[in-house]
Amino acid sequence: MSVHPDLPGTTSARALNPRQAGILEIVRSNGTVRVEDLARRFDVAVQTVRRDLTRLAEDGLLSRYHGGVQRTNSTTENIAYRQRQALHRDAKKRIAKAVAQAVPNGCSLSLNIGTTIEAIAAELLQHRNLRVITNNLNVAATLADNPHCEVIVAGGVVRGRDRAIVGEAALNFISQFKVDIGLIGISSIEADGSLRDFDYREVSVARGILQHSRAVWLAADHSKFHRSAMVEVGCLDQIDRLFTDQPPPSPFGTLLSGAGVDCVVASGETK
Amino acid sequence: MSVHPDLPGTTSARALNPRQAGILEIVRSNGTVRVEDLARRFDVAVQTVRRDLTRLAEDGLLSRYHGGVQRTNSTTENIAYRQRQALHRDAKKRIAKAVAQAVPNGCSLSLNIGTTIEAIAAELLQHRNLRVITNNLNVAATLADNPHCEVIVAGGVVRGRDRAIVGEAALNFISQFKVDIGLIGISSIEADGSLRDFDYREVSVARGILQHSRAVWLAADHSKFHRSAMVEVGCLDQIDRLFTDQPPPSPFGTLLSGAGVDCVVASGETK
DNA sequence: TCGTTTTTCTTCGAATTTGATCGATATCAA
DNA sequence: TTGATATCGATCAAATTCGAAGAAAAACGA
Repeated sequence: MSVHPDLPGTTSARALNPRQAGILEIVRSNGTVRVEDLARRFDVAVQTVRRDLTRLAEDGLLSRYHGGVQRTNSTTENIAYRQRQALHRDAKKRIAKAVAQAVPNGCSLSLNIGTTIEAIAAELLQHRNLRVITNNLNVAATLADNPHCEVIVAGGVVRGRDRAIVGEAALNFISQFKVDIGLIGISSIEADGSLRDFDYREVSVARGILQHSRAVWLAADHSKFHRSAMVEVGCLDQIDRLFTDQPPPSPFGTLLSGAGVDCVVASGETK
Repeated sequence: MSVHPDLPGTTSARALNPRQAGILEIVRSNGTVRVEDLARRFDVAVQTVRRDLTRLAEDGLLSRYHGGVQRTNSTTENIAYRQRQALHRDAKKRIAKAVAQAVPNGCSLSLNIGTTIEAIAAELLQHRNLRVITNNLNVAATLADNPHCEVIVAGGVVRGRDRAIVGEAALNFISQFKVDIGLIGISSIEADGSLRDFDYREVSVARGILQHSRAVWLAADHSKFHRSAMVEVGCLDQIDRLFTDQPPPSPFGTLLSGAGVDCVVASGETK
């Protein structure tokens, strides 16, 4: 089913040649090396080293930067996630403020994963008497700072990349509750009205939220329209409100009204 | 199939080069740095440093002010920050190092709450093939950064004060597993050999760990001896090893040996 | 030995990084 | 408020690095 990237030393379909193994060794011990140094060290052309590096980087065994390569550490993965946090930050903040304004005090919520959802959690810190269920450790940590908010976190395996809890245990946990508002983020909204995500394990959690919420709100910035992802979460019919930052491009305007979705556009400057 | 610019995996964002990583390092440890200092330190033009800072700030990794940059306090950073406070105490760090040294690669662990336990989690970042079950969001967030570690977090209500998950749901969740080593922190060890804590909800989780571990290790600095707390967790008989920072005061020495507890004292200098 | 496949080297245009200059903006003291 | 000083971002040219394509070399099997 899933193919694990092989551990160094174990043989696999595509084995590393001695030079590539040596490069890995050097990078692991040194932390960073320049391409030119590697070429001198192994007495080959820079281009040859480059080819090795391209392959090693594709396999995720090291990461490159202009001029050299670097050990892949967990922080690079983490940083990649933070970079995504920074992407369309203003848009996300505007959306988050709009959502927070629409959430009344004293209600129960489900929040799933995604950077937009995390931004929403930060905007809910001033609300009172909320009850929040989430499978996102960042959301839980943020809202734990709100003393007027009961935070319930789903149990299960933690995905290191974004600190989400995915898998069957999380789904079972969430299914125990029925909340007033289910707030979900999504990776893609396609022109046929389908909502999609990349990780099927997370999708099952999102589906659970769809089923166990009296109302479902979708938070998605403009970049999500017309993107494509693999796994289907549901379709626009199941959504009650959509919060976004720009008027949806064609054909989503008619699609949304046809599905009875109340579309909230949080545009303009929030300063 | 069209490739979109910001799909995960096709991000044009490259890894940080060593200088940028170094800048981050300095900012993280110092708190604030001036642009000019950075330029001198890395022996490049101020403009070059500025470019790096622009990018790092765009990625949300630090924030700028006129003349320099400073650490950001994002939500994820918040978790790490609180942990740093815990790490700061020498005794806990010594204990944590001793525990980490005793934990073999490839085993399964249960960790409960407490700042000492959080310090231990930080020391386990270099271990490989661990499987960790915890009811502490800080522990989960820390160990999620270790790609060779599967983190399983218990579900339930989050206690805002220390981001622990307490209550029946957490207990039920933990009871599903049987681990090699149960690592628990404790509030008090009394002269009659009883282990006690303050919050009965947390106590039930600790009891669950006691029951579902093949070996139980207790981590407690010297301040825990002779303190008193209300709720009984268990007694020294159930403990296999005790990690502490000073030789236990009387009468605990005889009490421990009588209960068959292997006592590890991590005193003096760690280096 | 020959033909095929894989690996390596060379060349060249494109992309990235770097340092310098310059006008705009922010900070601070008077 | 004004003016002196420092910092900032934008822009440009030089240097470096990158990837692609094709030729040369080496490894391989029959």
